[in-house]
Amino acid sequence: MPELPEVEIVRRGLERYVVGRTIASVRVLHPRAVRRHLAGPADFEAVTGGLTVTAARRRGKYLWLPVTPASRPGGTDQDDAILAHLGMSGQLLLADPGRPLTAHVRIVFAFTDGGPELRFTDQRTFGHLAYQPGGAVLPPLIAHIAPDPLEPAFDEPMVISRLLTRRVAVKTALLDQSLVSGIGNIYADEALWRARVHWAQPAARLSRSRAAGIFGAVRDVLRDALAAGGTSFDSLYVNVNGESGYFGRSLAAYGRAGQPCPRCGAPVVRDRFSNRSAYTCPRCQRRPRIRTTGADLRSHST
DNA sequence: CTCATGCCCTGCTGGC
DNA sequence: TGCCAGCAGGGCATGA
Repeated sequence: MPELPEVEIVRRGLERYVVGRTIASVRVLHPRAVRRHLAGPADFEAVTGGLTVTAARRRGKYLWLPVTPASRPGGTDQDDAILAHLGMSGQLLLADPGRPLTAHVRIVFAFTDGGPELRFTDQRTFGHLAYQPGGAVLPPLIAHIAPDPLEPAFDEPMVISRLLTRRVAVKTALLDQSLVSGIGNIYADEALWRARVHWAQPAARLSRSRAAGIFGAVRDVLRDALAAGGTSFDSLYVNVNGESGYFGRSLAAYGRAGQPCPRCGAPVVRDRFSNRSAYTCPRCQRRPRIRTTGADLRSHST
C-alpha cells in the first residue's frame, strides 16, 4: 500500500522527529521484521543501540536512517544505516514510552532523551528493517533499486530507452523497481489513466513521446498525492503521528470498478493483472489490439 | 538479461 | 452464527 508519496511522508516525519536523537535501546518483538538482517534479531538490537540518527533518506519505497556513533556527531558518507521497507502494512509510529504497545508492534526504538519511541508496526509482516554497514549513502541491499522519478538521479531518456525494449505490458514495466522505483499498483493505474494508456499496452510498442507522456503523468500524480499527504484506504497507511492522507478521494481509476470515469463518465473496468488488479477507463484507455505474452495474454475482464 | 511464477502474511469480506 | 475461499499486494528466489 505505501508507495512513493506515502513513504516520503513517513520520511519527512522521521526527519522532523527522529533525526538528531540517540538510540538508547532496541527491542525486536518479531524476528520476521528483521529477516533480511542475516545476523539475527539479537545482533540487530546490539548494533543499533547507542547510535545517533543523522538523516532520513529515501529511494522509491525504501527509506533509511544513516547513523553514527554518539561520540562522533555529524555523520559521514561512510556511516552505517538502518534500512526500512514498509511492505504492505508497515508503519513507523511515534509513541510515548509509557503508552501500552498496540497490536502488531514488531520493533521498538527507545531514545536517550526519554522522548517518544519509534515503533515499527506491521500487520502483515511484509515489511522489514535491516542494519546496513556503510549504507549511509546507498544501503547495499537496495543497490539494484533504480532511482525514482522525483530524485535528481532519475534519467528519463535512459529509462524510456530501457522501457521501449521491454515486451511486457507497460504496467508491468512501471512496477519493476529495477527500471524505475516508487511506483506501485495505485499510482501505476492513476498515471496510466492520466496518460490515457491502457495497462496491457506492450511497452516496446509505445512511441517515445507516448512514453514521455506516461512519465510526465507519473511525476504529476506522485506530486499531487504527496501534496495531499498520500493515499489512505483505512488505518493501515498513516504518517509517524498516525494521521491519514486524503489523496484517496482524488483517485480516478484505482479501486473504482463500476464507477464513472471522472473524464468521460464511462464505468471504470477492473481487469485481472498477474494475480492483482488493473483499473482502466474503457473509453479513455483503449485496449491494444495486440496483447503481450504470458500472464497478460491470459488476463481477462471480470 | 528478460520474463513468469510462487511464496511470504494477516485481516476483512462475501457466499453458503 | 460459523466456516472457508478470495482478496489485498511488494519484493525476492527460482527456473526457463
